Formats: sequence, structure tokens, C-alpha cells
Amino acid sequence: MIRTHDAGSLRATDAGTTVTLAGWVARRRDHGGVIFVDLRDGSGVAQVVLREEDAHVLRNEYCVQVTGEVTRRPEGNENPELATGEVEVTAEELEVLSEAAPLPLPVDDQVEAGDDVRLRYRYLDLRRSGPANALRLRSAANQIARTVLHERDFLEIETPTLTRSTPEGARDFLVPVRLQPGTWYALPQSPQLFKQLLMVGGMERYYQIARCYRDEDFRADRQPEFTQLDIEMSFVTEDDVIDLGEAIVSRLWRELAGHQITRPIPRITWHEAMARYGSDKPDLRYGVELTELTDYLRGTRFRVFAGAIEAGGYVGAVVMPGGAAQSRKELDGWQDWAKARGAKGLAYVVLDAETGEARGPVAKNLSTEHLAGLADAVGAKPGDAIFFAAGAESRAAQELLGAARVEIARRAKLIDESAWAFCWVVDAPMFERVTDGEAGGASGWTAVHHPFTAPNAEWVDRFEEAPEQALAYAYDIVCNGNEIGGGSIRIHRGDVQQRVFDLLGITPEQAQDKFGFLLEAFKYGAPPHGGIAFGWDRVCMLLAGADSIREVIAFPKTRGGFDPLTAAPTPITAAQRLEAGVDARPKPEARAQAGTAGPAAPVADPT
RNA sequence: GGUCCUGUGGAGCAGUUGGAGUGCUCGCCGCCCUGUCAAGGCGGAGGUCGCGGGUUCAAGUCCCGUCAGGACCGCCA
Repeated sequence: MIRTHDAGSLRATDAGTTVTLAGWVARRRDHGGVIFVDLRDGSGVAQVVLREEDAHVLRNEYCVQVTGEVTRRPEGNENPELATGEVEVTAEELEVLSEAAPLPLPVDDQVEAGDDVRLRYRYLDLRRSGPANALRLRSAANQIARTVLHERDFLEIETPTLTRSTPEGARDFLVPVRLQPGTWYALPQSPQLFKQLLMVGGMERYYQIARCYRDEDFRADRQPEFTQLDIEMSFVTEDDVIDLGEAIVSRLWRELAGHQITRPIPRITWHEAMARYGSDKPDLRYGVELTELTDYLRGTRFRVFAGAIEAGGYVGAVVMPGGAAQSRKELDGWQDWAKARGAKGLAYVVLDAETGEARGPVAKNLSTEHLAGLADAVGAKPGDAIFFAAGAESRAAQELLGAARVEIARRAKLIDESAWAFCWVVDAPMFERVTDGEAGGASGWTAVHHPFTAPNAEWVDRFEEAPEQALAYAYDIVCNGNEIGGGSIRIHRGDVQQRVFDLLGITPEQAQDKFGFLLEAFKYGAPPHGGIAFGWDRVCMLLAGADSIREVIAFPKTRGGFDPLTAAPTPITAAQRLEAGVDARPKPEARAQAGTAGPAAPVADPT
């Protein structure tokens, strides 16, 4: 090392030692005869005192090496703000290791720069303490997860990133295969099938910090490539996986957030979560629960509600504490808010703060009796506002109220930002009805989780009887309204798997074509198994207190899938295009079992 | 694919009902300065107001389109 000490480590006890430091000029204060430089390295900052003429050339972010004696600062010149504030290094030698051009992005913790500039100069951004600490935290999180898992005899095993599509339902990223022109690899959306094969292979306890790829639109908590802490275990029940998940999460939060999670983490069924919070990832930092009014309002003459009730649907409400104080404009704003998410509107009633009298457009449509008992029915007080949602589809109405609940909490400032509220959402439904608009409204079933999720003991023999009610051994862990992980016990019996495929409308031929290798593996003594995958970027984002996963990714992409630093993606040359076989037609016959098929002749046919 | 917000020297922001010269802080360049720590003082350079079109006597400001960044819906666990 060309340094003897870390700048941030110097203390009063080091006084008298001669040290060599290497790092960056974080800030300089040039007094003419004496120059103070804050020298920053990975460990922190120390003040260097320079009296040499040639020190005047120093500029921000010059990379320098300094040798000198550590001395206590003169009486009264200590800086209690700095860990190293009691001492300074009086430079005897200064070497400029490399100069820095004027900075396009100030390396300054005070300045908030725009995302495009930060990402374009991410290496400068990372010199700032916030972004640097976010990556350090992520490294620590990785370490903690590995420790917990190795303590429990897990094996870290890597799986391919050039593979075929796994059935997660998102769009695949595709990679042309030069050796088999016209054929394509898919980047894995998750290592799902491989980890199940590892269980068949007797690995019993697998984990991987796995990069996953999904070609869908971005969000603050979504990137096209992202990371999962992926785990699978053999011979386990749902409780075993949940217990492991809690062990990991509680260790992470204890060591990185200073928060002791109370275990067991509460569990709520999926149906209860939808009924009480209108969400399958409820934020439990605040109350504001939904109330179902389907029975209460039965017989109402208000068409919107009556229609939903007669259709066997749902009417419900959520209360905004103090919401009656909102202006007409604010209340109208809720209508726009609801329309923006595809609802027709958001009916409401406000309760007069003095008299408790119900007012508002909807109040006129409700009978005196319904109005009289309304406040009690939904738990509202004078001065509150009550929002309603109704629909033939219970879930859509509940989700609208659930979204309103989140918005209410935000507008009414009901969220304790320092709180951590965890829960498991269990007993998720197996199937969801899908209507294929293009196929003339034909309806079928799709797997809520994925098609290898096991029905629970109650439903395993009869999920076909009422697919919409069948429950799975599937569980999600939720933190402050964010789904941070999810998993399931998998199907390991061929007959059950076949019945699930039948219900999903997957023909044996299709099943064979898409994941025949997994089904074949299951013929040879597949152990019962299950697992979980944590959305590692989200976990780290929450631990870092960030509001986007971009903050915990070293080199993230912008919303358009663009990397401002490397300017990827780029067009390819005609030669690359030809060689990659992008336009080649695959050989007509389906590729036989692996092994004997030679490389196909290149059928370059650029169109 | 849809809705919304933002775009003004290198960075962060201001710019009123359209009205003369687009302003501030930081940074940058030069000079001064021996105890600062967001050092200070004096002077200076640097701007196609994202881009294109339109309305107008006049556009940073209003309208249309487009590009880029962001938030959300759709999509995606």
C-alpha cells in the first residue's frame, strides 16, 4: 500500500506518528501562507496542513499522497464535527497522484443533482457519502445473509444466466446464439426451475444472490436487471421457510437498521389482507382499515351500490380522519385521483364536524336509516370523510379502497416514518380468472404465483372444484407496504402437477415443450421442497432509507432502459448482426434431446 | 400504450398578468490572504432558456409537436 494509515482512522493517540495518506482533496481552504485540505479516502476525512508553495495548485478531487506528522490541533481549533477533528497532519511531502478536471458533478453531500447527471458520472456520485454508504450497506447485507444461511448449512450455488425462459409471466430478454443461428437464449427471470432441479439433485439447501432479468416497464422499485436472494430447501413445510425468512430479516434489521423485529412476525391471510387493507401487501404502520358494507347497504336505492350488491359484488368504505375539513377542490381531486387509476370515481360522504350530519353528493342518495347508522358502521367520527367503492368484482373495489387508504395515510400524515411494520401474507389463492379479450372473452385460469406452487392440504385433492377459492402454500413477506420476498412450497408429485396444468389449460405437449426437463426430473424421486426469494434491491433500499432501488445499485439504468454512463444499449454493426444470427431462421425440426445434434448450418437471411 | 411533474451557464435553483439588460448560490479562472473547517476579500469568464413549429408588435413565460429525466396507471411478483 502506498499509504500507512486510513485518513478517517486518525485519533489523538496517533499524535507524534509520521503517516502517509492517500486520497482525494475533498475541500481546500487556501489562506495564502497556509492551506488546509480535507483529505478523503474510503475511511473518512482528515485535515492536512500544507505550507508548501506547490500546494496552491491543488484543486477539488485531485488524487494525492501526503506524508507528515500527526499532531494535535492547536488549542481551540479542534473540530468536534469530525471523527478526526482533534488532530491534523502537517504535510512534509505532497505528491499529486493525478489531477482532476473541473467537475461536472460536485462531490458534495449538500448538493442534490438530477438522476441523469448522477448516473452519467456515477463514479463521482459514488464519492459522496450517501451513495457510497448505500453500497457499503448492501455489501454488509449480502454478508449477513450469507452468514445466516451458512450457519444453517446452505450451499451457495450459481445457476446459468444463458438459459431458456422460466414461467414467471414477464417478457424475456433474448440473446441470439451464434452457434445455433436462429435460436435464442433467454436470460432468467429467476432461477426458479434450476433451484428445483438442485433439490431433485439432493443439494437440499440452496441459496444464491442471483441476478434476474425481466423485460417490463420500470418503476422506482423495478429495474430490468435486479437481484434476488434466492433460497430453496428440501423436506420442509411452509413454517420452516417462514422461520428461515424471519431469521434473515431480523438479523438484517437488527444489524443494519438497529431495529429488533418482534418474532414471530404476524401472519395475515391473503383474504383478510384484501378485506381489511385492500392490498396483498398491506402497510401496517397505520390503521385506516376498510369496512365492508355489502350487507349494511343491502336494499339501498342508490344505483351504484345496488348494482354491485345485486351482482354479488362488494361495497366498502374507508374513513379519512378529519377528511371533512377538505375543500370542495380537494374532494374533487379525489375523483381525479380515482379516475387516474381506472375507477369511475370515488363516492364520498363527509360528516359535519359539529353535528355529525352526513353531507355530500352521495348522502342525498342514501336513506335516512342508512345514513343514521353509517358512522358507527364504518367507525367514523364527526369531521371525518368516508370514501366508498363498489363493484361486481370485489377485488377491484377493495384494491381501489386499499389505494385510497394509502393515499389517505399520506395526505393525513398518518405514517410514522421511523416505524417498521412487517407481516407475512399467507394462504394466497392458487388461481386467478383471466379473460382473454382477444379470444372473444374466453375465460380461463392463471397461476397467481407460478404453476409449480402447491395447493395446501385442504385443497390438494379438490382444487378443481372451486379454483377461485383454492389456496396455496404461498407466502409473501411485507415491510411497510413493500413486498420484499415471496415463495411457496412446490408441487413434487407428478399427478398434482398434471392436474394444475390441466386447469391452467396447459396441454401435455406445451408442458413438455416449456419445462419437460423439470417434469422428467420429478419422475426420479423428487423431494418435497419449497423456498423463498427476497427482492434484494428492495430490501437494501428499505434498509438504506432510500426511495428508489437505483440508490442501492452500483450502475443503474434510467427509466428508458438507458445507461447514461456507458450509453448502452447501442446499435450493432451489420457484421455483428450477421454473425449473431439475429435474422437467421431456425432449423425447421425441433431440436432433439441434448447431446447429438450438431450445430445447425448458418441460414443467414437478413431481411 | 396512458396520465402527471420537471427541463434556464459546469451543479442546484429564481424568473410576476407575455414587455427593455435572464438573476441568485456553489463551482471555475486571476489576484490578495498564516488557523480555516460550507474559510474570507476583490476582479473575471461562462447561457442555442432541451429541440422544432405556431400565436403576438413582443415568448424563458402562451399553444402544438418532439426529445430527455422522474412519479403513477397498464404491464410486471
